[in-house]
Amino acid sequence: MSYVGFDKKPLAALLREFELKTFLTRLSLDTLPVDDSFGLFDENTDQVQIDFTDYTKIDSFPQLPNKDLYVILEENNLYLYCEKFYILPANKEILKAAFCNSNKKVVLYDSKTVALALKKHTLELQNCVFDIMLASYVANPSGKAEMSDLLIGKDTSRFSLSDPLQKNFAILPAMEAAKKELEEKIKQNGQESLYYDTELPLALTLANMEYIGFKLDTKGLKTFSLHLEERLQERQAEIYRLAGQEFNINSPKQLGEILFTALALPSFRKTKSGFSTDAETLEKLRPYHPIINELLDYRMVSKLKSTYAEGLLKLVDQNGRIHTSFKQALTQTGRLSSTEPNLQNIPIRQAEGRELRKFFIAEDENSVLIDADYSQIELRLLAAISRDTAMIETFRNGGDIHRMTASQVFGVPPEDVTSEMRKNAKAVNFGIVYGISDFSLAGDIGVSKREAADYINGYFKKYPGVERYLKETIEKAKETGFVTTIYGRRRYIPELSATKKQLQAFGERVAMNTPIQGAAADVIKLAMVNTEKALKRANLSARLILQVHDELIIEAKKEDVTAACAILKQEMEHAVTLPVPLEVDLSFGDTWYDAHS
DNA sequence: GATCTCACG
DNA sequence: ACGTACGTGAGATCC
Repeated sequence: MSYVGFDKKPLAALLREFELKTFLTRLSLDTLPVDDSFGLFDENTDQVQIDFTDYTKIDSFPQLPNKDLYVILEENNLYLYCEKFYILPANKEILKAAFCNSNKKVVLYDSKTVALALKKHTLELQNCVFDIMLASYVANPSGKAEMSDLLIGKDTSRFSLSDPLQKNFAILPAMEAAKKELEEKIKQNGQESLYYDTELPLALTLANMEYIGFKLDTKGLKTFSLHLEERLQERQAEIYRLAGQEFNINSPKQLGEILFTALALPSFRKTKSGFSTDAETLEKLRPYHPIINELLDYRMVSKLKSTYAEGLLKLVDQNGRIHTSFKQALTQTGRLSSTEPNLQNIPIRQAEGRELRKFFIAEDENSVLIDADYSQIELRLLAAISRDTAMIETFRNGGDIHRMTASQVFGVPPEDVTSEMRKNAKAVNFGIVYGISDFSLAGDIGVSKREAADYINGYFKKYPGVERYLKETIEKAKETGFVTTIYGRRRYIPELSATKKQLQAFGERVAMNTPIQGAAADVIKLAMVNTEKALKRANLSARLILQVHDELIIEAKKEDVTAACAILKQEMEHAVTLPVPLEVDLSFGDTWYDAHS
């Protein structure tokens, strides 16, 4: 077993470097020279030079757990430890021997980053059997899971932690200890399947997705951006005219002054530092002044331009593709997060923003995008987890859940449900998933607290299993201090034992929401791993390129569309077996806009 | 760095 | 009486 520790940035630097350098290719791990000292490879002389000056203090490195291979990556060097220390320049052969040899299992901290770095040099991570970062996350998602944390509580007196190399060596035995501890914890928690069958393989799937990226129509997006700029200028001029002065529209402070002091519009809400000027507030002010329309439009266009048009264009690579970075050990619920760019919040709800999706395109004219999203996965999971018979029946019968809920709560036949009734029922369904309270529901659908409470009571009367489940979940969470999904994901909720009532209430909502949101995350993650496996086995060109919580996107050659669609739907709908069916809506097209139903 | 705003599921 | 819907990330402003 090998242990590999490193910091991300140095790794990136390392891998950039080694493409430019002359490599040490004649050495393989099996033929490394054995020596009593540290060797520094000199590419000019093609010799390993001995340098005793810096690291002689840790020459007799004491507590390495076994005599196997250790690898440390730092700055421009790859440090190998094989009974003795060697400091060698980065080298593809060495990396290959270290990471692509299935006989030599390695333990990593952040395997996705290693896999991605290797991919950039046409190598595939093949021998990772344990990822300490992911193990720590599965055991407890609230930890920051920094590699340096591994050193906490460890005897590091022999090392100078300000020295990157010594710090890395100090981390090796700490990794060994952490692995042992986490292995045990995962076993005790009943999280072995979640960890070994889902999270660990998912890291490699995510590395592939990040590596492939999503093709953008950069030319079209630039044109779009110019149009937005024109529109922004028009709105700005009109806003200045209506305000009677120029000011910074992007400053909530200045805007508040204009609206509520200069124009003396009524103010309904305040923030910590002044007037509230968010869209909800402005919406109420619409009847009072024509400037409001302009402001709302300005805000929307400004968002589209700076966050999306410009934000995305900054990040396209030479091939016109953007590569998001998925964070697999961040959220408290088990979801992924997506950054630089965030591809999980590309506009869709409003027509103007949705246009952006026309610039997310397939590789070429012989390719298409396939988009598949789960229909109501959270409510289906709620039905399954709570075992509520009425809700299970609704889903088994394939009905419209919001309509059925409205029908049952308001006591009318499904065909007599009005759009208002359905809307309110939908809000209640959301409320249940988020951790319901009459106050919040009242605010959301604009009824009195009492009426909201009536809706909730009606809901629980029709779905008594749900009420019982939510109650029991909170109770158990208060006893144990945590909640779990049916697949073993766990979240500790210290807020439940807080003295402040507000914090406690938050803890209760979290206790209600996390098993549902988390189970949905578990399901789609497993579906991703299985989909990738199935696509590979079928030898298709299709490849996963994006996940948006309940949605997966594949890019495929046109000739493979039918087969890829079938695999995607099959793997998503049957990733798990539940008392309710999981349904997936699937469509494809040349752009993300077209591929979304 | 905190705050506000707004994009998504 | 109190007063928050759950989970995220990014850009702009301002201290």
